[in-house]
Amino acid sequence: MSQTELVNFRAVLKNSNYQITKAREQLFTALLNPDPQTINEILSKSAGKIDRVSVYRNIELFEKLGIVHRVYIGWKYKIELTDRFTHHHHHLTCLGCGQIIDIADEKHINEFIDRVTSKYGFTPRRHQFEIDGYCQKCQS
Amino acid sequence: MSQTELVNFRAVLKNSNYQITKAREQLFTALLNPDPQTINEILSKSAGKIDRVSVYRNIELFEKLGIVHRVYIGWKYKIELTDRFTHHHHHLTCLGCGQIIDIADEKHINEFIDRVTSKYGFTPRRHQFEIDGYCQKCQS
DNA sequence: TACTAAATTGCAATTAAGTTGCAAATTGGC
DNA sequence: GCCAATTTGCAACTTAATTGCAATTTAGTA
Repeated sequence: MSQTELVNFRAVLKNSNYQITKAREQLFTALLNPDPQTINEILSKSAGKIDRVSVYRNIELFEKLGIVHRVYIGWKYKIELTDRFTHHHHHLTCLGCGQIIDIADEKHINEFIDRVTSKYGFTPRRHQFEIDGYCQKCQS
Repeated sequence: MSQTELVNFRAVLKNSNYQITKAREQLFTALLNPDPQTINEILSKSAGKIDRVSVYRNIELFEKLGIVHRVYIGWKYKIELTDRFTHHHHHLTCLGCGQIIDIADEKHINEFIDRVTSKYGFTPRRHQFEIDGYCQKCQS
């Protein structure tokens, strides 16, 4: 991985007066690749390295600092880095084989968001768009 | 409430050879109004009427039969009746006051879904679109 | 580099959420 | 109303998440 994200990550902690610790860097590294992960995936990935409790506590902190957010992909909660660290995708999830396809169509999504939020004087921060159904192979 | 939904509900059970029971009708009634609910909301609503275990078991059954589905509104899991019984909405959730605004813009959403799914030969079954941010009152 | 206060971690214990097995009760066809 | 099959609710259990607190780590200062 490029070190850029880690440097950026340290800066975010520092700017908000939080310490740069082994546990936090470990967790951030686990989140960096490859895809959004469930808490359990993160826990087993960091087994023996960070305590379960620190994982929970730091995910909460990272959320507060805008480093990660919770998303709902493949009809499960997952933790994903925010746009600052990764590119935010939308997904097609196959109900047959579980395959998750990333879709990128920001232009239309952004138009949509602008239209509905301005109607209500709402300032958007985050969004997510998920579709599920059956992929080409799993037609049923 | 109109009795139509309840009649419809009974038909779905019957058609799939499941029994029409007090617990199931109770649960369905709890789900009918007014909005999607978390499992906990459902449990406290039906306290003393249906056992926790039956709630879990029947929600699973209802999902299988296409009576309800899980949605992710206000950044929590909730149980919602499917379009057959209610109108499926999309939401703006305010990070300040927690207010949830329903948005209806199916035309554009459906165009979007058609475009991205046909590109991948995907047959859509369900979708959900959530935006959060700050409402007019909670600008920050 | 060593020292110190404050922040953070990890352990143990606890609470909350969800699941399983099984006997008792309910349902629906006759 | 009777009976087989389904469903319910209790108790026990497993898994997920949270809390309190002593021990450790961090970061600033000398």
